Amino acid sequence: MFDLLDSLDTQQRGVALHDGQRLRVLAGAGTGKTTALTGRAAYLVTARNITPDRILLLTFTRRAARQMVSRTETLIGRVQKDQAHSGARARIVGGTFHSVAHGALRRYAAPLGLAEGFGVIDPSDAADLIDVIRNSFLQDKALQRRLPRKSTLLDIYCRAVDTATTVSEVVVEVAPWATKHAPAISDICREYVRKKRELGVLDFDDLLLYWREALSHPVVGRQIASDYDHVLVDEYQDVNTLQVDVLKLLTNQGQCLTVVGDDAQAIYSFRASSPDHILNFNSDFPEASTLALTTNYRSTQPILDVANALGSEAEVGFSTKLTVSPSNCAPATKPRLVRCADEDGQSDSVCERVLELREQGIALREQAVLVRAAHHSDRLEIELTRRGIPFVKYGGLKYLEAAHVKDLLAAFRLADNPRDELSWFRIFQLLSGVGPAKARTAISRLEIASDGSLPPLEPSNLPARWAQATKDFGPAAQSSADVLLAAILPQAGERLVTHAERLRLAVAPLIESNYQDAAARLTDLEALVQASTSAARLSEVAAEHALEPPSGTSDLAGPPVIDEDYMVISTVHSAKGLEWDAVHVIHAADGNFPSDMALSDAAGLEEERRLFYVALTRARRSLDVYVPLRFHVNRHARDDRNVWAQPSRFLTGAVAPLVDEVTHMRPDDFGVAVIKPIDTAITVDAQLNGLWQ
DNA sequence: CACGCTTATATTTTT
DNA sequence: TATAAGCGTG
Repeated sequence: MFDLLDSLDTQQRGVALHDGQRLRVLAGAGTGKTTALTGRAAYLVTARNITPDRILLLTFTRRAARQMVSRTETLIGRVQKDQAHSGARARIVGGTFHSVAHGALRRYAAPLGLAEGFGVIDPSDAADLIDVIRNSFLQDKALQRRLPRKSTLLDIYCRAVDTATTVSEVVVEVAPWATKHAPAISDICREYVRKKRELGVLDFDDLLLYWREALSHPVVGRQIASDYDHVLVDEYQDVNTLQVDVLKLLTNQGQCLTVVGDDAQAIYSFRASSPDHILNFNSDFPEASTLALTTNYRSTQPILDVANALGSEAEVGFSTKLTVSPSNCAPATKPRLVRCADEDGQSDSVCERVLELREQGIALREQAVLVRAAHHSDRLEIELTRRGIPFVKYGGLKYLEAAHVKDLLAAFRLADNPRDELSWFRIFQLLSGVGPAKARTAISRLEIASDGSLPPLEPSNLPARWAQATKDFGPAAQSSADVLLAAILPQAGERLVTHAERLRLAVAPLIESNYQDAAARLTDLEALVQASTSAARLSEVAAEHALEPPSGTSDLAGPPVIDEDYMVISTVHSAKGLEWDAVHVIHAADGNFPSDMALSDAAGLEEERRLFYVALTRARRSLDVYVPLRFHVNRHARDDRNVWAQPSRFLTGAVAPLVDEVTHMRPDDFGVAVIKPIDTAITVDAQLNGLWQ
């Protein structure tokens, strides 16, 4: 007979059984945070008779959400099987803040004054929209040189919104060289917001802003919040003020709130997150209880020693030291600090070590290379490919990968919302002989921003404006435009999948004529049509897809087949919450890790430290930190310029006795190899740092 | 005006 | 590498 509580340790059981309205759990790395949280959810359902769908589980990534929901349901299933429980099983509601916000906004669109078919734009769409505005500004004033590029502009906008800071302040921080353009940038932001409203689309930030607004609504807010009795939040150290507001509103009628997190792993300040929210939980949620999880089940003692040593040098936080689980019987070897001559030496060294560990029985699947920035693994990837070591890479921003997917999704959005000018702009340019200029005139003739002489654009009056809008297109483009129009217009009584399929058929020929590798792309489109079987609207399919972050890419070694053994390369950010038997942290050199981008203030350095801590604590039994003594200045090195590297400032004297130092040198590297960096350099750096304000 | 070509240039982290 | 901007051709 399965006893849920028996599967938890004393501390975790305390979390599961806790009987107060507000609970904060401070859970160190590897202490079974997920176990405790899913244990609590399962306990609430099976012992307290809470209906599963009245429990809301909030996370920051889809992966975490899926994992939590499925683990909870497995637990519930095991308990209920023993209790001979019968009947249909309700589901736990779980998702990222953004996807749950999206769901709520769809459900309550009408009372919130949102168009039913509102679109959701992902950051690349948002950047495109900003680019349109940016271009119009470039025309207006010839003096606009060095206006930030679209992605920087979007960055500035998001930062201002997330931190509730004025644009001019953000510009000084993010793009100091463009300070003189701050007023223009403010105008661009204002125009961006106006444009989004006009087009009937929301960006990622809007989802949260609107959700908060919806929850503040005296009637609607109450109703949304009353859907849940318990709200459980994972990775609470990553919330920002906006998300705290949302949680307050979700639980201000007596609903229970449980948050779990570790201030030592707060690594998202660039998204306006702050560990202060978990540290000062009681000021947001008075009379909260606090429990701590301190037994680490993941790593061996020597690995925890290094992590603790790193933490003990932090200016703030890291209040709890991790203690190793007495049940951990993995062989405890010291982590290695591997000095390599340069980046290629580092790649060699990693490859050899990976294979060596595999010989010792640690499969590739159980090994990961962690990097501070996605491009840090570029050279390693080449070497892995050369040696035929398969891998997948997670993290790094790769949106453009699936242009064809975005094309069909644009058509999906238009079917629900013909005011979505951004989608028209995309779709029109697929037609032969239609570029930005013709697309723009066609859009202007659709009279989306109706001046009052025409009714607002909607599917019913689209055909009437079509011929006029597309009259500048060539004959071929005109006829494919007509095909598109027919596909976009809904047919009475038709199933959603049928409509999706009609759109796919209309878009497919355009994909074929616009991309070389059309065959592979076309199968992706079929998958999208399938995705619409379970949806309520096409714009919802598009939105869900936008919210699904681009996961891994593995183009170099070829896509690993299921069950095949492959290694993982991941950014530290994307690795959070994961663990491997063997972890390789590369580029542990000052400037790379910690990143020199983050060193302008003390808070930045502290966050880099936490990031390093996250990296180290992913390892179960083998940890290797690599320090190349030289690395290239330019990422896409045309030249061979490289600089001498200081080992990461986190590898201090306190760490040294806790690691085995290894020097990995090829014969021709001798001479440069054995120069051991001296501490004065660190002091000098610190002195100089005062200058970079 | 579209489109293909060349050149300069700037690169963290992600929902 | 990938983006932006500029140029020449059709």
